Amino acid sequence: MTLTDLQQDFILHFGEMGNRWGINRTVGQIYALLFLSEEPLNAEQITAALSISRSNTSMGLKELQSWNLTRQKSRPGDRRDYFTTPDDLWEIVRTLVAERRKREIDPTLTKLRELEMRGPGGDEYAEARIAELRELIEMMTQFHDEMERMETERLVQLMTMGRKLGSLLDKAPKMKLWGKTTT
Amino acid sequence: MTLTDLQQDFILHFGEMGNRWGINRTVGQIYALLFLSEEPLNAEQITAALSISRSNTSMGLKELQSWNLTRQKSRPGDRRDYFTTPDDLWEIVRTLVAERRKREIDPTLTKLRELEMRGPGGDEYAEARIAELRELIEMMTQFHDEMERMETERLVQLMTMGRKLGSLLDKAPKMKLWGKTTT
DNA sequence: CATGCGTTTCAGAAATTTCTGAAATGGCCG
DNA sequence: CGGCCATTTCAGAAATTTCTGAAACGCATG
Repeated sequence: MTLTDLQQDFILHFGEMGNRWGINRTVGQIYALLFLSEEPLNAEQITAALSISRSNTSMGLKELQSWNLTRQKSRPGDRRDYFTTPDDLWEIVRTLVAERRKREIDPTLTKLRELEMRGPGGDEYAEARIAELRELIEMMTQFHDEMERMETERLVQLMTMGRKLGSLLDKAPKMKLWGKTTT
Repeated sequence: MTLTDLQQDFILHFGEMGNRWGINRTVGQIYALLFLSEEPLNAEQITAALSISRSNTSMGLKELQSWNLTRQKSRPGDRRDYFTTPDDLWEIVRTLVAERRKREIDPTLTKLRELEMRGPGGDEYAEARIAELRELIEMMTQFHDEMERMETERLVQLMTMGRKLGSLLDKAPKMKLWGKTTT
């Protein structure tokens, strides 16, 4: 398994960025490798390509799977597992956003609700601030739920609309788009 | 400086979440403390409230400032600095998103462009994949630019619209909202 | 039910990040 | 200038995360 310069650079970059993205270097590299590879790869190939230990590959793949970022294929007459990333980049983005939400937002939302359940305890400012934060997060997660339901094509539309968004909102009320939203 | 139970819990939670958010525990705690505090606090108060070292506080505050997440006030006749978080939660969200983009997305976009500049090198699949990824990221950052330009009120509108988003897009074309977007 | 092949687990080593105390810095005031 | 107060810097200590090699596991096959 030899990598082209292009692959090398891309993979190293993703390794470094891994840190900032809350995954570790190896996981980032494995992902990058799979992303650029037309053919699915097995663990041995990944190990060789990245010069890491076999066990590290195993852990990395496990991590990626827990993020739902890889697909697993098996080949007839070969009992090794082969891994790829989804072809549709939007699917990847959706997965990423969903997982980050699950890890970074949802636990906080739960915690905030829990804190609110305790009822008034004298610290009115803090209590108000917490309630406000909880409401904001709820609003955003609801929005996210909606976005998640949209298909790729729709999302691209929305994105492409770009600077028309503002004026769109102007017209929205006239179009009777304002339904009640559960809060 | 004594913390209520509520504050304690909230602060500890943010400390733990800090990891997942790419900031360290202390920074998360400092932020949480400031967030819940009606009055601005100085470094000494933070140090005491969180039982950490003075220098750790200093580093944490510096980090928060590099994220644009705190405001600094000075008091007449007192040369210590006092810190708060913005009142407007949307401002906080905007800052957070903008900073994360700066740290997590922009460097990758630059790298991808750089890789593309090298021109064809034989690995067509990888090159296509990279181009595709670059386009996707560009589209998303452009969308983000638009969102960033919107005021709080508009954003809340957009969010609140929730499940009407899909049908909104149905009508959009009829409204001649489709301008050219540079790609 | 033993063998072979591939994967996972796990304890400790290595690397990295975070935190601290001590010293350095900066600037205001008498 | 020299003392004072507040903050920052920084080298090393402490804590945490990541990585490895060895052993354990799982399972299809002869």
